[in-house]
Amino acid sequence: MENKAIAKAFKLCSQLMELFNENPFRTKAMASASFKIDKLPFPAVDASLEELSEQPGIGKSTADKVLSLIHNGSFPELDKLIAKTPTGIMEMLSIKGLGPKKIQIIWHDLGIETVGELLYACNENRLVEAKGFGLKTQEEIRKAIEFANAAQGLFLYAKAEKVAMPFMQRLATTFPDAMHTFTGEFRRKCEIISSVDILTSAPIAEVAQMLANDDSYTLLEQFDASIQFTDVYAGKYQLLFTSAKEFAIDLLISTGSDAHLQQLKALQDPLPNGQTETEIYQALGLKYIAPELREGLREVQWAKEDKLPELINFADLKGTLHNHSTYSDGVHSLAQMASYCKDQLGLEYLGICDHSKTAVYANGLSIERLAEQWKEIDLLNEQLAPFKIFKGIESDILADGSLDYPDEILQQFDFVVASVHSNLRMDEEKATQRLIKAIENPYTTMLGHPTGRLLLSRAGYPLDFKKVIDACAAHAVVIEINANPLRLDLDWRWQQYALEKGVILSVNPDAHRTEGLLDMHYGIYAARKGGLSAPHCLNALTKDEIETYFSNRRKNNTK
DNA sequence: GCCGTTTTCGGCCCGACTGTTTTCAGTCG
Repeated sequence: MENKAIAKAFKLCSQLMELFNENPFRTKAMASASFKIDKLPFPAVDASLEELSEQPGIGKSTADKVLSLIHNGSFPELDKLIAKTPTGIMEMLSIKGLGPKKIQIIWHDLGIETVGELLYACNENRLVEAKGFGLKTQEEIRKAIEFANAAQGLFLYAKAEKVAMPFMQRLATTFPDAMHTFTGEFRRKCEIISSVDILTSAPIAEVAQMLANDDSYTLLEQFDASIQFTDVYAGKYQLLFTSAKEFAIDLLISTGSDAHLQQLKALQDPLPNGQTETEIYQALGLKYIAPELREGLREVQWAKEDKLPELINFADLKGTLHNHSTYSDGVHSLAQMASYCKDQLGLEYLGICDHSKTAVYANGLSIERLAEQWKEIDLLNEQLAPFKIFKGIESDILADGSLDYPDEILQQFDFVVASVHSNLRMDEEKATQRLIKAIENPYTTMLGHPTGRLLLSRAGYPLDFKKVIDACAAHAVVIEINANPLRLDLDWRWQQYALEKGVILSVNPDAHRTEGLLDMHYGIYAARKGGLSAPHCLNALTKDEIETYFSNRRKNNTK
């Protein structure tokens, strides 16, 4: 069991305790244990009871519960709480804007026990009657439920990948003579997946038998040439069966989006067959189009004119910018983050961007603590040379669009990532103006996660993307592709516009621990979907090049 | 429930923002 899952269980426990009005200090202790476990720099499964209870915020009682979670999947107190909570009430806890206190009122005063009933009550204007609720709250809750409903049955790419890879492995081992490959949304590296699609030339009857013999799979539907099933994680799969002869054309047809296929069919219908996808594209008079691009934007036109971008690869990245350390809310120290980059990833540099002072919840850096961090960076840079740590900051964009430190501090950073973390519910005009003001700040090097969205969990604030991107172009501000699989923000659908305007993009992991740096893989997928090539990616610059880039930017500031 | 003593129990307690109030409670990052 991973620390994240353990932390989640404690969070749930604390929410349920609050829901049932248990001792607020015990409730709080539970919430703080959740927070602490999430931030442990080692896996809890490897720790002993003593080691766990030595951690600040974790006592003997909590350590016992952690061990129980690891060995039994739960602990008695949590089980009891869950047993007396209707499932609908549990579901409400995961809806943004609803906490234990509001749910208490919904449950006890309004007698509502399911999310469906709650949505109905919003539509009937019945929530406004409840104490502490008004029109705006009702509307926010209605929107949040609709967002959650739309997310039903969908998975983050990263989550789908976790179950898809072992299944593919198994298929390949069981049917070594057949061809198998991912296709559909998964092969296109879509940020959100409705089903993991696999094309195979294995015999359908035998594959069906393999699935039927394994309890961990549940058959949904079987047709002549396809099987749909789910696994224990509720991940949905679609197996498409074909012959070796038709493999290439079926791969091409099952990979592309509807819009992409329509554009191909406009060239020739029905599509020609071939030995490989490259051959088929050639027969259509096109260059080979990478699966990530097959979304029906402009790739077919590009392929016709031989203007397809040379898509960026993970290996093109020379460094990483926008990362956290224990100076704010990261799990690993500066030194740990740096040596991971240097030794494990073979990178030339690390940009450290801990949170700025306004982000109190994330232990944001006061000016005094900044000085401390800079001293340590200087020391590490001596020890690790030629590897370099760049002094950055993730500066909060305040409500009015200004940055978080006075100019004399801002000018001392190598680079500044400006991001919004609070006040997320602005309308489009205000939110756009706020970002533009931050972009116009001469010390802003880069705009962090532009919309603040959390995929399948929270919509971003609305933005006039054209205006924001145009402002970045005008002020030579880089836009981040936040590589966290929950964000992938800037969205790939807007990257082409940014690239046309000459905006440089940066694939940033926003890592809060060493393993988080690997999220850059997801960022690369999103960047490839957007058509990014290495020359337009900031962290594909070598250390020397980016040093020059930063110093030129700073010279321009002082003019 | 955790911590730090006052060694056996009492004190703990993000803060900004928002929407609801008419002085504050709930939620979030």
